Amino acid sequence: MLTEFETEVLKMLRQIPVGRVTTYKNLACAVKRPQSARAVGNALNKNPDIPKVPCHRVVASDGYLGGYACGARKKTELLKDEGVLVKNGRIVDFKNIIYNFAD
DNA sequence: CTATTGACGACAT
DNA sequence: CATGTCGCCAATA
Repeated sequence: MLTEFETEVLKMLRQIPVGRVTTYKNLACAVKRPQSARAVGNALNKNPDIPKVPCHRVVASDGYLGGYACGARKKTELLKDEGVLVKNGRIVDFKNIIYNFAD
């Protein structure tokens, strides 16, 4: 059973368009918890994963991949498959493909 | 209730 | 740009 916080996070996560990524901080902001970037990451870790929620579209605020339950390498592949290029563990043109819920 | 942990972030050096 | 420290939040032991 998921907590409200997790549910909220996952819900927002589903809004991210293909070919775009968001950050833990940004996502935290989206759930009205600007300081809980860490907690957000924790939530994604427990998340049902795959078909339900594209948790691989969430990266660190620096444009780096951050982590992934199935392995950072897998995350890179998934992103690449959606058109998001990654170079040395870092998102290419990060600022250009980052998705802000505030928009 | 307290302590520990973790897919983080900001800042200082 | 690289490394180290501190702060933050939610879940779990």
